[in-house]
Amino acid sequence: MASPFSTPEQRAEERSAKRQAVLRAAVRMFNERGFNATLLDDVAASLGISKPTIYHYLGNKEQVLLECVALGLEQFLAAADQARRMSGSGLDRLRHFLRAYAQVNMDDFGRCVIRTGPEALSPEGAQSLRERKRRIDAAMRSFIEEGMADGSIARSDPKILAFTLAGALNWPARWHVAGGELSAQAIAHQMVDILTLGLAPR
Amino acid sequence: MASPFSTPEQRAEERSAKRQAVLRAAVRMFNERGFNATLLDDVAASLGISKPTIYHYLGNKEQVLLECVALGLEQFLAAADQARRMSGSGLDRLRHFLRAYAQVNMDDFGRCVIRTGPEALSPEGAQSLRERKRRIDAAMRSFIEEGMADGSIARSDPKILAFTLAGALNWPARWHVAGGELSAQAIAHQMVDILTLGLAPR
DNA sequence: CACACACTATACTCGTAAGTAAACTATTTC
DNA sequence: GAAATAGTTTACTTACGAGTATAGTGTGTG
Repeated sequence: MASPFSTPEQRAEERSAKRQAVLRAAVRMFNERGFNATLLDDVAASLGISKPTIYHYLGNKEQVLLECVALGLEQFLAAADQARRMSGSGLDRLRHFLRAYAQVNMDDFGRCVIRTGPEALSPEGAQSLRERKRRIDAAMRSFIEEGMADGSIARSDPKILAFTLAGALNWPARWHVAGGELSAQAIAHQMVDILTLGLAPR
Repeated sequence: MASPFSTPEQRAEERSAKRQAVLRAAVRMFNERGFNATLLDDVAASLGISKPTIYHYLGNKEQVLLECVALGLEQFLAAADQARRMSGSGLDRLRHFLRAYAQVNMDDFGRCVIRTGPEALSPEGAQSLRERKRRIDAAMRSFIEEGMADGSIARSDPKILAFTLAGALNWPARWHVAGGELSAQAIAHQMVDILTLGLAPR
């Protein structure tokens, strides 16, 4: 039945798939070498195409990065939404969120969010990134404050607490390599246990 | 008594002071804008001198960075040595080390150590940096293992624990700005309390 | 069949920033 | 006071890599 002629839908899909492939290849290289050290020529070469083809799908190098970051941010926000819909104490929901947060940090696009500082971006890009990162931070803080209110979390400065937790869970974005001994899930669980239970023997 | 003619010692000292000043100015700019985005021309301008003067004191841009990193690394290693000489349980010594570690991360040179990834460096530079960072990680782990042995720290994977603690305390290198509301010391204390005591109300 | 349009490549432009050559000044040494 | 030395500048070279002009190829559309 398959005709050699493709329908408009098929063509649109194919185009989108190619675009995605460019982003995947780019984000891997950004994570490995850093944004500045990554040549769009190399990204193209890794896909067996040439640089102008990338420009056919994306406006410029910064936009490539911005799209990657956007995909990662979506995952973080999805994690927050999911935790928000959970039942349980503030601490329960926080723990759930933290585990998901940690795992996103070990995904190609998620880690790109953490590794992308404002230095690499234009002022406008940096601005929009900062705003969207704030939303994630705000979500984290809302779980913390909820837990302090319902008594499941000890009172302390919520801002410092949020930075401490985020910092610990962001770090795998810098050292974790896919296919290591431990799965991302296992690492996430252990880290969250350490953070919520402390170091004292129990 | 002061003669307008300087002794060889004075001149050597002056030269060293100028070198230091270059490193200070450079590290500040590296931390603010990132290594790649920092122009040696701008570093020079911030000191009221010109780029070739920097080259008179330092070999090239990478060496400027490497010297800054070396100064930061010394501080981390000094923190480890000091904690090693302390008495008390493994947990006591770990807490002491963590507080010092956190504070170094809010110092100009210390934060440069954390912010400098291998991407920015030549293969040789990256190699030597990795090795020296390992020594700090090893020190952290030795305190952890000591604490697990003497029963002051709950048993878990020391590697994951070390990464979790380091990650949390490294994070201020990315967000802390000198002269904020809280002092570096206050932040360090609060973070270490959170990490060692956990989130449960007490 | 002709024309438009999507996609891709080759071969270029051009700005930028690291690093250098050459010269100039002041100070110390013989 | 001549010669060496340290410190500094202005003005240059050069490499690299982002982005583009142009053209070619194939696939649907009047």
